[in-house]
Amino acid sequence: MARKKVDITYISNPTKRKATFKKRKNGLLKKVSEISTLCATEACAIIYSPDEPAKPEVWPSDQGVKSVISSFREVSKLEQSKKMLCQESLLRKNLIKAQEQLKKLKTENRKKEMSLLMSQYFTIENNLENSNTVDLNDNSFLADKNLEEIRMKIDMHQPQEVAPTVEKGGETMYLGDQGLVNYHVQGPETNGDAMPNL
Amino acid sequence: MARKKVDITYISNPTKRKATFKKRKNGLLKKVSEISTLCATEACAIIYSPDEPAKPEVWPSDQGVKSVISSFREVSKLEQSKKMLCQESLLRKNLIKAQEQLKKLKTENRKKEMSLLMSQYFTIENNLENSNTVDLNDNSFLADKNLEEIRMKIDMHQPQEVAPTVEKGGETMYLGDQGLVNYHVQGPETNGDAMPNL
DNA sequence: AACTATTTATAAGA
DNA sequence: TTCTTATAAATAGTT
Repeated sequence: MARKKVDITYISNPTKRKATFKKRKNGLLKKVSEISTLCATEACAIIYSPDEPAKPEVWPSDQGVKSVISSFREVSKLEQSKKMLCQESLLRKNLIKAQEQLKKLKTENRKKEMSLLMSQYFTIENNLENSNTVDLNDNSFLADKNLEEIRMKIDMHQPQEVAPTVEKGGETMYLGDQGLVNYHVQGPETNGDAMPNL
Repeated sequence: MARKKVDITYISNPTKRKATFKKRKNGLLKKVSEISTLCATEACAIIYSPDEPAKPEVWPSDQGVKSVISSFREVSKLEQSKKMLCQESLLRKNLIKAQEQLKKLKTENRKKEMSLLMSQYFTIENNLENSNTVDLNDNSFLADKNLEEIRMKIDMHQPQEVAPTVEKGGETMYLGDQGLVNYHVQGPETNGDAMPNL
């Protein structure tokens, strides 16, 4: 802009371009500084030197730039926070899903264990000495008949030596295909609550 | 810078300040535009109007500014990524901790159930009709004597109707204080593996 | 907002 | 390179 009017197009001559960059960069940063002082307004400039892509020239300072940037980010925060909310609720949903799935799996597993143990018990009690074939369905009536009796017995002489931390109280749960029985052991939600929050 | 040399200090007169801001802001953005074109360099400017704090003037555009900003952030990315790594590894540690804790709790619970069920079994088998007091330690020899027999029986006539998904195969585990027995049910790690990744 | 007297920025040359 | 300087551009005060 002196000696000759230049039109604003890319300077292909590298020497010229470099010189112009240096001069104009300084002028620009000076202008930013001036408007900031004169009008007490936040302003910043970032200029990448073509020769040093890793170190952009900035005004007023790295920290100042960051401050202005963070203010600028506030403006476009709406979209961001929307996206973040989406992500967060997605994570929350996944977490709840996982916890439910886990609870289900634990209940499932417990059912299997119960069924097997009960079938063992009835198998032993009825057939251990006599037979090699057992129809476990035939034992289901025994469950209904005997389990309340068992529960009362267990309540009376709590086996401290074997299961010292098992708590008193009845717990209703499914026992495989044998139907609903009253079973005396801590419920699945004890474990569920014990899972730590992540 | 015309008609009179001005010194660069805050313009207290609001009218004057506003006028100066407008003029210099336009000049500044033009300069940014020019250096970008002339030198093919990334540059941006952000200026907050004192009157409209919510809408900073920018060059080349909101999107362009964001692009330059993101490039700028690359430079100070080291600290950030360090921090993020710290957070991530912390989360990972917490997750592993939680999973271990959960596994422990499940094993613990299984032990309690086993103990109780086994004590029920022995209580019933030995004392149901005769006595109100039981010393369960007296039954421990029965466990060692009978459980292998029980396991074999169960293996022979797998109770499909009652526990259809229980898999074959022995699983060694502790059974309360009664010692090591071979118990036929799927192991705790089946549940552990089934827990979804969060 | 438009004008214009000046200052400032800077392109080309030394 | 940096310095110089002629000239373009920006802009302070005015209208």
